[in-house]
Amino acid sequence: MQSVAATREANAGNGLTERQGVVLEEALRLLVDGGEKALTTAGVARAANCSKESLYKWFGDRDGLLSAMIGFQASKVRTQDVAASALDAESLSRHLVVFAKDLLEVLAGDVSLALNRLAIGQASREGSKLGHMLQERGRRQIGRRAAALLEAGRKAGLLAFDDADEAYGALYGLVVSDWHLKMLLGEEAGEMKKGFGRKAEQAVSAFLTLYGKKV
Amino acid sequence: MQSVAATREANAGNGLTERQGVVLEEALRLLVDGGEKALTTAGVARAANCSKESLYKWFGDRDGLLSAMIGFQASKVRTQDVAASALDAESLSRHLVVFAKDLLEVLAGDVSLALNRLAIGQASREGSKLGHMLQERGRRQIGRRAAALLEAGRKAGLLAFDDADEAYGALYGLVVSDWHLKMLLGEEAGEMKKGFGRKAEQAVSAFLTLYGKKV
DNA sequence: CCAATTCAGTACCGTACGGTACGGTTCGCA
DNA sequence: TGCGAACCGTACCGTACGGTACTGAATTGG
Repeated sequence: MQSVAATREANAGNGLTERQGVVLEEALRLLVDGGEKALTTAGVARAANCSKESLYKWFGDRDGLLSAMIGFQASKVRTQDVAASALDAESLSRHLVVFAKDLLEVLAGDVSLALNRLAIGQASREGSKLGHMLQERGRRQIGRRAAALLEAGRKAGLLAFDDADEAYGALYGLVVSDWHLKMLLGEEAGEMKKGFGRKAEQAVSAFLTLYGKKV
Repeated sequence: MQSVAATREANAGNGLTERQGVVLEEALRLLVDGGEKALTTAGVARAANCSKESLYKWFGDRDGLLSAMIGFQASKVRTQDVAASALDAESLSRHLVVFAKDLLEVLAGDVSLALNRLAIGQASREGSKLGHMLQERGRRQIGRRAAALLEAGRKAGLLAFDDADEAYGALYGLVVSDWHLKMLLGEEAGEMKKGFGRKAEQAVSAFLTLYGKKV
């Protein structure tokens, strides 16, 4: 559940009125609850108490609505950069664990899963526009946060790697493994979530074994 | 492209006639080419030169057809267990690299991507039956192959791990990272494939750093 | 107080799909 | 040769969806 403030914030950069934001919120709820099949124009109009005509005026067509939903949701996720000050081995590890847990929880989120399912389902036909959008506006954000963290670790002499992308890929893989796919395929996420903490710590420990500078 | 022999083999364990196998083959081709939207009963019937009535008689309904497609494809993938004889550090590493490359190539395969997209798209509604099926009949297979390899490595004193699942998870994550998701989202797989070899070697090297027994 | 705009609600249209029914044909078998 | 099963091709039905058009109410600006 997002706050009203977050919603209002999200509208700012997108040229969306508050009303349109509410409509997108409702559309996301429909998508989360019932999948792409449940996301019909009539359904959105009914759920949001607006007319289909308004939907088409605002978003053009159904694809425009989907794009707007992705952009809307992405604009709500703000990744705060941690200050790179005073990094020692202990705090780096802690930051990495926090990042790993955040990553797992984001990927396991209702809306994230629903949007990824939507984009994947759409990927086969026509350029996979939604896929690129999700990649660019969703993953890029969290990737930047990780890159900053890794770079800070290297600057502080705590990490050793040549290729930051390679190191990030290893971290991502160790943290996520095949959990994301399993959740996308419908595995109940409820029981998984409690293992996130342990999983994050194990992954970070392994990552530091690989890329931590030997003292 | 599968051989006719492989197709005939696949029918054996599933109670499928050869004709039905051909139909499923054609259905898979439609799915690969055009995504779920292109997989209509009329389309399958036309492509396979059979009647819709026969489709419903053989597979019950559309979901039955989807299930049959997954089962059919899964039954075509045979994972040969490598003999665990004469494992040394060199051959273990080589086997792991081969496994990693195979894994990447399977995941990047047309049919695999299409079926995963199909199951993911279906996952939101109704128990995610297809997702479980894909998980059970597809991933379980390759997981067993990996487990056998890892166990052999441990028996030979070359690997050290307590939890085999954890070790496999690390290997999988290091090998696949987020490539699978990127491909599912529609990233062009063509340019990626040439990097599989290097990627596999890097991942195995990292894995051995984590779980290889120190001599 | 009046015109202009916006929008909800609904009715409507064309299309496409899932599923069923039926006529005609082939093939195996007695 | 006659019979029945399987099956192809097609026509058909009900439904649901994307998209459009219209109407009446609310709001806004002068």
